[in-house]
Amino acid sequence: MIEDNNIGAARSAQFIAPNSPRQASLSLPKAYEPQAVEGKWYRFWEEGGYFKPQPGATGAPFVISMPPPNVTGALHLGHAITATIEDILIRYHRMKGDDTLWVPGEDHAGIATQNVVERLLNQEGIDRHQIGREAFLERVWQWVNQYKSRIQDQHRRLGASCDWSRERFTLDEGLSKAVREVFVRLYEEGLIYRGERIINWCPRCMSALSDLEVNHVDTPGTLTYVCYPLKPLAEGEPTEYINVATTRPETILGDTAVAVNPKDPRYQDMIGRMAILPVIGRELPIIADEAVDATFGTGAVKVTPAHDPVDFEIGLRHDLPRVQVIGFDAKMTPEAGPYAGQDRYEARKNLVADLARLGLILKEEDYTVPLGHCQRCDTVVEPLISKQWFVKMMPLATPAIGAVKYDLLKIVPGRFNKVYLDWLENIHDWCISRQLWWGHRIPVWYCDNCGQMTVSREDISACPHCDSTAIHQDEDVLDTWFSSWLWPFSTLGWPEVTADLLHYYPTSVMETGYDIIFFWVARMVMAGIHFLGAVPFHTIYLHGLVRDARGEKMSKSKNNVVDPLEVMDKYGTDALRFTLATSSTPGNDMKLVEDRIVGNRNFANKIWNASRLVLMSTADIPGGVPSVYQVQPSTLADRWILSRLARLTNNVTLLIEDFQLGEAGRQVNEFFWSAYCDWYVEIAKVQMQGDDEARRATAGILRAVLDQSLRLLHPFMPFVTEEVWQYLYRSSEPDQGQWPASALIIAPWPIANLQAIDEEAERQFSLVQEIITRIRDARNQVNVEPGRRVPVIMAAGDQTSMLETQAPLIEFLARTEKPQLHEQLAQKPAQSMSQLADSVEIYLPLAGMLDIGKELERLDKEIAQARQEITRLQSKLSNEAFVTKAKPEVVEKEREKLAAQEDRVTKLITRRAELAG
RNA sequence: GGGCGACUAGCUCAGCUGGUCAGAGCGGCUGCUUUACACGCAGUAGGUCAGGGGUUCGAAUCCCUUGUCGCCCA
Repeated sequence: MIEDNNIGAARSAQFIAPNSPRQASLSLPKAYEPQAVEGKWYRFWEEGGYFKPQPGATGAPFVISMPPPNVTGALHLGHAITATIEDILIRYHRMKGDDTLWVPGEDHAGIATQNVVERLLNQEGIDRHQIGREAFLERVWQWVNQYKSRIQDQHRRLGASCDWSRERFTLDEGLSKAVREVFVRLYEEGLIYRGERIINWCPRCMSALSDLEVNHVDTPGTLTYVCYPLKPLAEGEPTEYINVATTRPETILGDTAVAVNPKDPRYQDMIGRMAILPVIGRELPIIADEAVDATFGTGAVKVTPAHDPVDFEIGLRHDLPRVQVIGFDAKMTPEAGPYAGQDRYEARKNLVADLARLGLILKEEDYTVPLGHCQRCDTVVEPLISKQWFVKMMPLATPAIGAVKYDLLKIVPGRFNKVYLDWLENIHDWCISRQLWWGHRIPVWYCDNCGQMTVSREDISACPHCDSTAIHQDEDVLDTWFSSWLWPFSTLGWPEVTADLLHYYPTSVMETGYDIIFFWVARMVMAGIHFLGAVPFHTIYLHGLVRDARGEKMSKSKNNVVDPLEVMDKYGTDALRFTLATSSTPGNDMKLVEDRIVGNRNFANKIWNASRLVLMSTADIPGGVPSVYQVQPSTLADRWILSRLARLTNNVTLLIEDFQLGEAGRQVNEFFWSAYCDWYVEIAKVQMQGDDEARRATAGILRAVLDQSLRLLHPFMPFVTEEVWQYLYRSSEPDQGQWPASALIIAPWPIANLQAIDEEAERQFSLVQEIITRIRDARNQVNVEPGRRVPVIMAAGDQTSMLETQAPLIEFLARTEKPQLHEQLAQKPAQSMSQLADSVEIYLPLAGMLDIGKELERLDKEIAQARQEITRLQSKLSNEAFVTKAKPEVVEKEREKLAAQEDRVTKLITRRAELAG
């Protein structure tokens, strides 16, 4: 046994009801009560050290770094699905005996958090600049500490079995050190540079953003055609014009050229001439540049190098001046002349009006404009020239491309390969500086004396170039993603070479939503390869987004956010988890429908009650909980359930390994409810009426199958399964030393007993099921009172002796008298309801209850159906091509089906004739 | 403009490498205080798998195409 767990095992006593096990099992409440169960087990696991890597684990390391939630608020369903899927994988591997580690943590979320706290301050009437950087950061830390613990508690509610002793925060000392190390290294390698570029500027956040932090929204706008007069070639000539089209007329004020495509025949003779900027009067050269799309507007475009990324490039090529007319506050600068000080949109309106007055507006067209919005505050961003820090991405992207191309990294589902590769192959440099206070301060110092810049791992107090102490650190902080892209290794201690880093890197699976494949996943791959020389994980598993019942994305503004805590309060954590795990397939979005959660709450209750029955009905039987390898099946039902369980175990294991968690969960659900509860447990009631040996054998199988089902289900529904499992063992095995584990959470994952797969038993049992169902159907059709036992006569052919042994089941489950079984019936029972189960004829003599007309009608319908099926099979089998080309076993199967249907029709027709007299 | 996904019973969704695949849950209908469970039990009715074309002996499943909805990138 594992050391850590002995603590847990000892502690477990206090969580179990104080009554003796047998009494306890009898006094279990009728319905499962999640509230009474979840908290105690989470504490038990956590305090017992079960979430830490188990020192005795013999398997390979299995490691997940939890995507760190932002500390801006509460967890939502996206986090819930992340935690659920990861916890399923983690619990599965832990039970498998792997050296399992799940590292939790939170993200400082620079802009988002700063915004939230700023808003708080604003409510108090305070501007952050009033209180200063230091005091502001203190306020942020207060906020963060509060929300960090809230997020931790929410993850605990979800049952996340992560190792809290290894929890990290992106602004921790260690992670900050990693960030500095990375910054300095990339700088030294020439992969970080500072430069003036066009960047996306959010005038509300007052910060630069990366390309990814801008959401483009197609917005109805106007395409305005403006006439620019040309400077006359000679005095007194009539004024010529060149017409340009723009969606942003206010930037006209910053134009420094007009450009046309060099191949555009319309403008050949204008290239090289000068246009006059209306209102301002600036002279603009007419230049030729390949970047101009001749099909857009008039084919001639205004060039505003200070306010447009494409124009910026054109400006570089043609050495154009940059005139900034819109400021960082989105108001017009003094360069905007008469419009200085006006808001950008106000200036647009005024300028267009003025141009119209001058007769320089040619026309205005409706036009859809892709407008960039700040991801965090939704303000329309402004492309502006600014001096910022950038990471040169191409050298980092190339190996990350290779990792996927050469299968070092598998993405599930595979279609995201293309998304990942397309982005990396067209990557742009990454603007990493942010004009914020909350975040990792850029480790660069500028000397006011010699003007030199110093990039350093350690804080410096004097300029290393001139020894002056007149230095100041860069005011800005780094993009939050600049710390999260290091997450898989910074959380393990990097840049220190720690035992964890050596042992647990690379991690195993990166599980997250597909919406952050660029922001985070691709960047982590780049960082992992660059700084550690190895991909940070072998598999990327991407889940879909959780939407509301109408299929819309949940958002606070739409007021359609479902709070996972409320769902858990109402239905229990297991119900929510099972719903999230089984409602979709990898990579696809899911609509969260309440009915489905209800159904899974019911499933938890079903587990509870089935277990209650097993405990009650086997309470007086010793022998503990045998494994499926120890039990001896003595009846057909025994063989059948063990066979089904073996198949199930095999399937579920393969499906989880293949990340098909939803299908895995559905299969266990189906097995447990429809096979174990609906059939085996009911049959066990019959078997438990036998002698001691039969009782012991049945109790053993009831327990073994329950035990194994609980193990298979535990990753999905950890709470109810642990609760029930503990009761199961306590009530049947008082000596905990005999238990396979101190708790289900570390009980060994079942290995399918493939020897138990028994096709004959499955075939025979399904005939018994069919017979029982047919009898029940017949009873229903003629409205036999539910309690009344009916006589039943069967002609069962070669199944007769098999069915003799199963007669008690039929009696009990179909409420019949002792069935009379014959191989053949010379004389069919008169006045009886008849049914066919496969080839077995069933007769229920129900004199007086039978409506001959209705019965004939039913038979006719069945005959018609069977004949249709025969026709279909005959035509298939008479098809030469099918018989020769299809696999022999497929053909054989079809032949068997045909024979069975023919037999059926014969019997039905005979029966009809008898009945019609 | 480029790409991706979805379209299967009234609703929400499964259906992996083409041959019992036409399924589940909810809802509907009929009947149940069957000593675990009405958060339940038994039975039952619902679909030309968005439309069209193709490949194949055989397609919900592969290919092409059209439509509707949604998403991503530019």
